[in-house]
Amino acid sequence: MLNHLTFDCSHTDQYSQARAGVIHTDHGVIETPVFMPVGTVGSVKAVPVDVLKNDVKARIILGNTYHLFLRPGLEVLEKAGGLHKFNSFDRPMLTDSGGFQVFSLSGLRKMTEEGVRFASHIDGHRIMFTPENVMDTQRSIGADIMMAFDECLTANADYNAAKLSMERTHRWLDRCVDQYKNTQPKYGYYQALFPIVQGCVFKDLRQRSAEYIASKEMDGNAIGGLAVGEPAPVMYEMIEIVNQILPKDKPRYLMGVGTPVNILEAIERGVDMFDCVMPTRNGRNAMLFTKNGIMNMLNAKWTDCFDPIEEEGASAVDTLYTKAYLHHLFKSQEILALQIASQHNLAFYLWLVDQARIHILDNTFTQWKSSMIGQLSQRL
RNA sequence: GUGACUGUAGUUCAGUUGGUUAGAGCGUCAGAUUGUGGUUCUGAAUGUCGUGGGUUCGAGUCCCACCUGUCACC
Repeated sequence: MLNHLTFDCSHTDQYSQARAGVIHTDHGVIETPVFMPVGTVGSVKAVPVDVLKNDVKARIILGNTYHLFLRPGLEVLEKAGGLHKFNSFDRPMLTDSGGFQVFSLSGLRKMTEEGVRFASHIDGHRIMFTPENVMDTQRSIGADIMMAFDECLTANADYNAAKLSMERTHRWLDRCVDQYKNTQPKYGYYQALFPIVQGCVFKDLRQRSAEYIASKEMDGNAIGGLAVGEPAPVMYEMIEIVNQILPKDKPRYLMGVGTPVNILEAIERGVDMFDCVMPTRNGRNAMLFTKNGIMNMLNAKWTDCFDPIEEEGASAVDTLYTKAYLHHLFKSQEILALQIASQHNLAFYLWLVDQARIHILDNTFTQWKSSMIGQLSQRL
């Protein structure tokens, strides 16, 4: 068992802040930059674990504390021996703390200094989340990387609200760290804790938050509260400000981002880890990401296009099926459509970050990135 | 053959005592989606109101004929 999660930043790009590295966990290594598929309730929607490992080549996936706490619940997860045993994904796993649900389920919760009281979105029963019990819950789920319990605001919050919220996130972080240090891993492998930078779109708040988060000297650091409505250039600016402060020798995780272009821009600014529902959720809504641009498989123009989904794509489904067939499956609302689209999109995202890694190691990242960005946003 | 009922968007149907530019759901065609509900949201296109006459300032609506479909009865 490791006594720390470690990060070897093996190479930094000559012309930008982009880095290629390796994160070591007790469930294996994670080469970075990395994209982490989101598996909220312990399942990456519509993608079986063997496909996730062998075709998508997922190196680490996410689970969600709030959702897993409600279902199946901690008793089942502990009896199973943790989420890895429960869902048979034996590679590293990260859990989001439920902080984002404070934001996304804003109609169903009430916040106090103590924590957040939720009404379960399943049956309405009341549950209290505190920094302390969120740490305990993530221990029980068995995450290799646990996230601090934070508060995420929308981009249109005013300065004062953002400041108060950030300060509360910092106080909650202190409580998270205390609880973390006073508890032990549940299943015989090391569990890291990543704190989260907040501060909305205000430079000085972002700086203060990054300094505070860095001072906790945890194994890795996260940037939260972005891609919540602000323009992309503002997000990039916040990333630059924060990454000047967050330590270079630890992984940096940009939470909830994003589009393929967002990810390349953030890699260039020194981010190592990403997660986003976009490849899976938009995939289920017929949107496919490819290296040549975006496709809406519901568009009538695919009706009789018998070309492969993507020439030289990253997934086996890309040449196994045609665009016309996938279009038909979406029109017919067949479950297979969701599986194919999710598998394709995730394989593409993992291919993209892998290419980024290769080009960083080659010192050709910046030129490769600018040529990719032109293609990625095209609409096919 | 006789009688009753019926006919409005691709479809299922609203449409007030006759009153501005005939509407809705679904479907179709597009767009959005960033620490996940297969959700949700936004926009657009589409009508010989079965056909032809009549009454009226004005008809999807009232009257007549014909056509169509369904049902019932000889």
